[in-house]
Amino acid sequence: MAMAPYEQVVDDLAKGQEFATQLQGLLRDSPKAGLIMDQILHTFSRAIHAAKAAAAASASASSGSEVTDGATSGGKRKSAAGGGPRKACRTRTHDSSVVTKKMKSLEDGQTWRKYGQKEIQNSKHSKAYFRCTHKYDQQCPARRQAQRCDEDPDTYRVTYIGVHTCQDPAAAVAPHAPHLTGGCHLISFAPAAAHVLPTTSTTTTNTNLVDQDAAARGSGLRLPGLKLEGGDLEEVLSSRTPGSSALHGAATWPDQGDVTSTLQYGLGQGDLFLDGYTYLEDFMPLPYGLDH
DNA sequence: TAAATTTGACCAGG
DNA sequence: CCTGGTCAAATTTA
Repeated sequence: MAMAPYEQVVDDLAKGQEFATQLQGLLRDSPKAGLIMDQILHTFSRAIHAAKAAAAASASASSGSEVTDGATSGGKRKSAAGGGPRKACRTRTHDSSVVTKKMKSLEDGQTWRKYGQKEIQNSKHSKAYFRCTHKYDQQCPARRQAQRCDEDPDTYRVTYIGVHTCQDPAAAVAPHAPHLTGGCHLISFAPAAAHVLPTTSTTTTNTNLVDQDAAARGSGLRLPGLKLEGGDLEEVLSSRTPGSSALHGAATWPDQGDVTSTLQYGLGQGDLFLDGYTYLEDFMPLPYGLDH
C-alpha cells in the first residue's frame, strides 16, 4: 500500500514518539531527563498534529494512517436483520468508553474470553477480540481488543471498550501481593513521574473523566480497567466516550497528539489499585497467542 | 465434563 | 467489494 507522504510523516513521527516514550520510561530516575523527555514528546505531538493538519488540508485523506484511531467507529448500525441461518445481531461499539493502552502483558486482572481473531491490513500481527467472561453471566458489556505493535512485538496495543459492570471475585480482589514493585525492572512508573507535565490541561483530566464516568456507570460496583501492573508498560494512548458527554472538552480529538504526549503514569489514580496488586514478572507468557 | 480457544463464516459499514 | 468485528461450531485444555 502506498502511503501518502504526509501519512508517512505522521507515521514516522508516531514511531519516534513511541520510542521516546519508551526511553522516557528508562530515564525515569532522572527528573531532569524526565523533563527533557516531556519536551521531546510534546514536540512530537505538535509535529504530529501539524502533519495531520497538513494531510487533511491536502485533501485526499485516504484511510491508512493507523495512528491510534481512537474509537472504533461510532457504530451506527441498522437493527441487524439477521435473515440467515445465523442469528447474528451484532451490536457494534455503541456508546462505551474507549481507552487504548499499551502494555507488555495482556494480563490486567480481568477475566476475558477470547471470541475472535483477525488479520488486520497494514499491520503484521493479527488482532484478538475479547469480551468479559461474565457477558452473559452478568451482562457485563466490557470488551477489549489486543494487537501487538508492529515493531516492538513485546508490546501490545490494547483497546478497552466499555466498562466492567460485573463482579468477578478473581478480578475485583487482588489475589495476593507480597511485595510492591520496588521499581525494579522495565519501564515502570517511578514516583518521580509525579513531576507531571507542564503541558496542557486536558489529558490528566481525560482519563479521569473516563474513569469516573466508568465508575459512575458501573454503579459503584468496581472500578474498571485502569489498573496498574508493575512491569507492564501501560500507557493511555487515547480515550473518549462517545455516548456520554464526558469528553467534549478535548476538542482536538483523541489523536495521539496531546493525549499520548502527556503520558498517564497512572500514579495519581493508579495507586488506588496498586496497593496490594502487582505483578512481578517481567514478561509473562501470554495466555493466548496473537499470531501464528 | 465443563470451560476456554480456534477458526471459518457471516454481517454491515465505508 | 473490501475490511473489521462478531458469531458459533469444532477443537483443545484444565
